[in-house]
This record gives sequence, structure tokens and C-alpha cells, in this order.
Amino acid sequence: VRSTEDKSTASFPSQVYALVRRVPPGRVITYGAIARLLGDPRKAREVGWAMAATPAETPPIPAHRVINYRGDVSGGPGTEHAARRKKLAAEGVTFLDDGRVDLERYLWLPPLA
DNA sequence: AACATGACGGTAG
DNA sequence: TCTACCGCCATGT
Repeated sequence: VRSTEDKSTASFPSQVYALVRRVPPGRVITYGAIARLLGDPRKAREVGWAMAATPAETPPIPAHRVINYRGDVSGGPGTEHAARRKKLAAEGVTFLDDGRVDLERYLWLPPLA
């Protein structure tokens, strides 16, 4: 039973959303970090897919705090790309001259405990 | 079932 | 530092 998965009954996307919901305002996390935290570093791409399919719910999932490992806000027009940057800025996140986020400064990871 | 695409990551040039 | 290519996994056609 549960041959392919016994770590949790929750689907991968659900686990992604659960983790993203824990990211505090003014902080960000990367796709790769999420994948790694869920146990499979190579599923980073799947994390991206999951975020693209982020369901509208309450409280809303802070998908705008998820960026790629370079500190760039992914996605083009049509995926609320500009809106995400705006939200980040509203939370106090400053962008570098290249338009990227300083991960060393804003990257958030869940407490070990 | 096969092919092409993608909110990614890492390495090589 | 920037661009290009490859690898991974799931989706949509």
C-alpha cells in the first residue's frame, strides 16, 4: 500500500502550497529549495507547475514569494508577473539594479525544529 | 503511445 | 557575468 509514497498522503502540489503558506511576508523562497525540502531536489520543475496552478483560496497562497534560484521572478505576462513584483515590493523587498532579489538577504527557510 | 513544452537547476563555454 | 545546453519530471496535444 502507498507503494510510491508513504511520507504523506498529501499530493505533491498540496505539500508545496503548505510550505509556501509558511513563508512570511517580506521573505522569499526558491523552487529548488521547496523541492529539496520536500525530499526531491529534481522536482523543482514540478514546483513551478504547481505554482502555475495555484488555486484561489482563503487565505490566499503567497505564490509571489516563490522565485527561481537566481533571484528572478519567473513567468511572463499573463501569470501576474508584474503583480508579484509589486506585492514583494509592498512587503518591503528591495530589488537589485538587475531587477533581481537578493537571496542572501530575503531567502527564507523553515526552522529546523 | 510519441512529441513538444515548461513559474527550474546545474554545469560548461 | 552572460549565454547555451543538458537533465528531470509532469502536462497537454
